[in-house]
Amino acid sequence: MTTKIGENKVVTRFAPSPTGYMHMGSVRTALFAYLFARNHNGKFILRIEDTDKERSKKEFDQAILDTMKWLGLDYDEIYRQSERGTIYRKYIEKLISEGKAFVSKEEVTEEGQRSEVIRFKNPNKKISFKDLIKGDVTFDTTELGDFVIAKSLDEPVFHLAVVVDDFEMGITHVIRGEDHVSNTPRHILIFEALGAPVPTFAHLPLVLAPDRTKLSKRKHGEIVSLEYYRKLGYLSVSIINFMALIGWNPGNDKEVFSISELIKIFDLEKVQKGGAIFNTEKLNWFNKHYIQLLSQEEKFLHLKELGDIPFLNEIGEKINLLNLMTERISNFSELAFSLKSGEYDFLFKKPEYSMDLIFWKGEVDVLKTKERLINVKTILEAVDSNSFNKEVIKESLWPFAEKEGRGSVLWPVRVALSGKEKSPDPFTLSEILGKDETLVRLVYAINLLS
RNA sequence: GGCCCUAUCGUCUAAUGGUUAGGACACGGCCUUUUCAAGGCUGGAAUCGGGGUUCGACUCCCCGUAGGGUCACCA
Repeated sequence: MTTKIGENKVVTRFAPSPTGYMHMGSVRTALFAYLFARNHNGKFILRIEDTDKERSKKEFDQAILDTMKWLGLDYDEIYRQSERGTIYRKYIEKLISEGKAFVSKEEVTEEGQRSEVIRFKNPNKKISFKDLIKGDVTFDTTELGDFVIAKSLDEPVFHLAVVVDDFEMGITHVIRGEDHVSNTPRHILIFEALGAPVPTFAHLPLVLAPDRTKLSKRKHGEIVSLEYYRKLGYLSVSIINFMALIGWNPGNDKEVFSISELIKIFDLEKVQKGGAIFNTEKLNWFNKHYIQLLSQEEKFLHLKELGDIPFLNEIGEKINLLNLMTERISNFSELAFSLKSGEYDFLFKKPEYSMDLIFWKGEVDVLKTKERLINVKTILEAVDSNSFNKEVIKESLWPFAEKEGRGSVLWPVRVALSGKEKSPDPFTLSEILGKDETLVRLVYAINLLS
């Protein structure tokens, strides 16, 4: 499926409707349409389908734009169906004048229902198409009846607007969710009535919730929207990499991909036929991986974005704290949470702890422990403040720790510095705290034992 | 219910007639380690069922079964 010289340029589109925040399913659809277009050196169009005036909202329109930008899915053209009324009207009139559509008088049974709509004159035939993912699909369109294509000359319905736009915009490949397969015969009928070339279809398997049903806001809540993960401090690169692997694979064991690598190797033929569950565990793994690749400055920016973080200024001044703090997080909100719950308070202020914690494995020997801490203090005092880093600190403390028993020496030191049962190692802590503060905390612990 | 689609470890998936059915996430164990992690090694874990076709089926065909999608004057 490579683009040959002289072959028409590939044109794809992503066509969301601005009726809510962007859905993970839409993200995946957008990504695949984008990757396909870029892989073929083609054009990628963003088309906002806002013909439903009741449900379309400007804020969601903006949210779509923001999301596309955040994800890095750049488009070549953008259209809004609400601005294309005259175009649709032209085609509706054409269909009516050719007898392919007609104004239909309706019996009004519900509120808001029109007494007059425009229906497509269904030729009632079998429609077959070759779907790039599903293969050959055949439908009998008889059961569709003369379906509605517009509420009035100026109010086209989805089916008409989509087909007119795909035609006018020269879309060569319609890449969309599987929930649209059953709409496809309708669309093909309209393409034919218009005398327009029928594009190639590729219906993507659905992105499923853990209960194996289509992701839906009503049923599954906020976990369906990209916004949720973005606010949690996930990186766009993680989302892209993770979503690319839902329903698609490169055909080998490689799993970590940048977007430009994806563009190079993306192929619709490797798209899965069945739906796939959106599993956050793997997203966490990807995000952890990508966080490790960030510089401390970048990490700081991500943390800052979450807003209202304790000690943000202090962290900004001692940016090297970030590598330590991001060692085990899957997303930045986990770090924000740790910070808020005081897990890292000891880095910024004197720790408070009960004396019992300082004894190694129940080795409750006040005199011994005190003596060891005094020794440690003496050793550290001798270390030059200019080379007070963890390597040097470890080197100078190690012989004593070996002699006395590592745990017996290092555990009390670590507690004296952190006041915590769990924390980074004492060498790292000393370096971060600096020589002066390290000594102050050791003295505090020594006095506690007096 | 009609129509359409799908079916490999718990999850994402590889293997397009011949593999001890591979990888990743998650999980277990071991090692390392002053703690918690990380890291290294390692283990368990799958072809929905039944018929065919074939020397040989995860792979092709049929029938079941299960799951999903869709049946708007929403997109």
